[in-house]
Amino acid sequence: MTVQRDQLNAVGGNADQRAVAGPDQRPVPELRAVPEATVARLAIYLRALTGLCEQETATVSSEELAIAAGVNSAKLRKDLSYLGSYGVRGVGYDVQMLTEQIQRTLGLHENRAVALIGIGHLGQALAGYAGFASRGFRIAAIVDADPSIVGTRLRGMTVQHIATLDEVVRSENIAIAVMAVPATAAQEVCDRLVAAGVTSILNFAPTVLSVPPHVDVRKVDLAAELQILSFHDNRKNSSADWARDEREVLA
Amino acid sequence: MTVQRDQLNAVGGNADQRAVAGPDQRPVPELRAVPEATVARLAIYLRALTGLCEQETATVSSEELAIAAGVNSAKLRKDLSYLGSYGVRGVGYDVQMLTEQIQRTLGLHENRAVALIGIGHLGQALAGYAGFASRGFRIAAIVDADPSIVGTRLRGMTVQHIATLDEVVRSENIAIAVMAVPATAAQEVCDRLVAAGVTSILNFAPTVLSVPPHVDVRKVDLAAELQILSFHDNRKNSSADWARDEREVLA
DNA sequence: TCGATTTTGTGAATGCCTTCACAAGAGCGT
DNA sequence: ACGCTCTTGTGAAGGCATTCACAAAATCGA
Repeated sequence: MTVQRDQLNAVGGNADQRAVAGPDQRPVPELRAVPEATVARLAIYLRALTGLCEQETATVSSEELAIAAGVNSAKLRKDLSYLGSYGVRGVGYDVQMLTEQIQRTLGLHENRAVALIGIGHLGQALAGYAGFASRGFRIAAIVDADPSIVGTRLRGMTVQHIATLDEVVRSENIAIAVMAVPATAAQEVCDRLVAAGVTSILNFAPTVLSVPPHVDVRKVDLAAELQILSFHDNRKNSSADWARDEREVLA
Repeated sequence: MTVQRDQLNAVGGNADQRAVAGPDQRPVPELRAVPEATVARLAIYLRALTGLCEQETATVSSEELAIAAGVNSAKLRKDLSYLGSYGVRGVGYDVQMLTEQIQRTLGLHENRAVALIGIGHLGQALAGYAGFASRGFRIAAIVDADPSIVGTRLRGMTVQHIATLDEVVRSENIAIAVMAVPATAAQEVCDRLVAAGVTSILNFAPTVLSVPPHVDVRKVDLAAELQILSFHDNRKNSSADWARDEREVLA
């Protein structure tokens, strides 16, 4: 009954496995304990790189790529330095090579199979989202609990019943699941997923999920996003009001 | 042509407006420069509180609420301390009062009108998402650029053409927009929104948006979320492989 | 009234992330 | 070969966030 990790601070133990020349000779140690904040940005860099790749740019400087990704160039360089030295001083980064390196780091070398659980409005929209396929993910199973939906076809796939989850997960070798189910059903569905062997969950239900420590959960809370925007908007307006009040008082 | 803010680090000037008894007597200074990380969690606490409210709990301790929200109790107490002292030592927090206080801080005292731009699969799903209404937001306008969709009705609202954006935004007093448009159209739509007076944008298109400094952008990148999960999953498996290799070498 | 118990609010310590600033490296023209 | 220019990679510094740990407050029972 462990609690959902706050932000995937993961990075298991503080094992400090650097590229020191230890007693054995690893082929490619390749990861210098990439920080969580960096991982989140690698995905953005990858998006920017594919954009550059399409317009056939061979190399890109940290400054250019940083602008395309909307970050500071120093930050970008430090981020990339965690993957190793893939840039050339005075020239920049090779777009092709950097793309592949990031993909390898993110574990996208092979197309990853994901399961989509819950075919309400949101689930249907996610099933049709082209961005998943184009960025390394294949929806390998669509699952729901409603008997009137199970068996129907959606995007060329047959909707499976959640009771068959174990079988589906194992046969398609699925490690990642996307949950778009009602909040009331979320924990139960989550438990089933974990029992079936899923180790990573993207949760759209507005609930905190309890999972064992080896399972990662990321949540997308749409209303929370709006509330955060609302806070800033409110602050902007209060300041404006203050300024107006000041003027009126002074007048 | 300024660049999208990285994470809404906002908090405008470092004006340091504490509750010191200055020359004038503000009615309720009430905000001690709430940190960004705290704002993001306030939304979660609010969700947990409404859950408690429904089961008619009058007061709640930081420990209980922390568990319900999936965070550390010390963190929760520090977060709440930014709003002022709304707890009672030895007792806990009054659920009703705390709920109202957080809502006020987030600017949810009045129902906020939002515009939804783009009625593809995702846009339609968002239009039907009950979570918006139940958590302080009213979809006051639905907008698209496709003439064959404009004029049709969706969820009791008529889809407006994007050319009428200015009028719609002004008449409904909209400050927040949700963009669910194709990446190729995102920057143009964004510019129109800003021109119409929108100051906060929730962007579902996988693009970096350029906005003037007074506009806040938050993005939801679904594929990026999966890629982050993929990274951790990949790391888990590599470690497992390492362990296996170790055993084989030792055998 | 007083001590025992509970729980908040918060200084202080720690750790993570970002930013700065620059030495070291790579190409290029002469 | 050499100096000039460009750009990376990274120590060091600074800032922000989390966690710790405890004094201060509040209630309760005797």
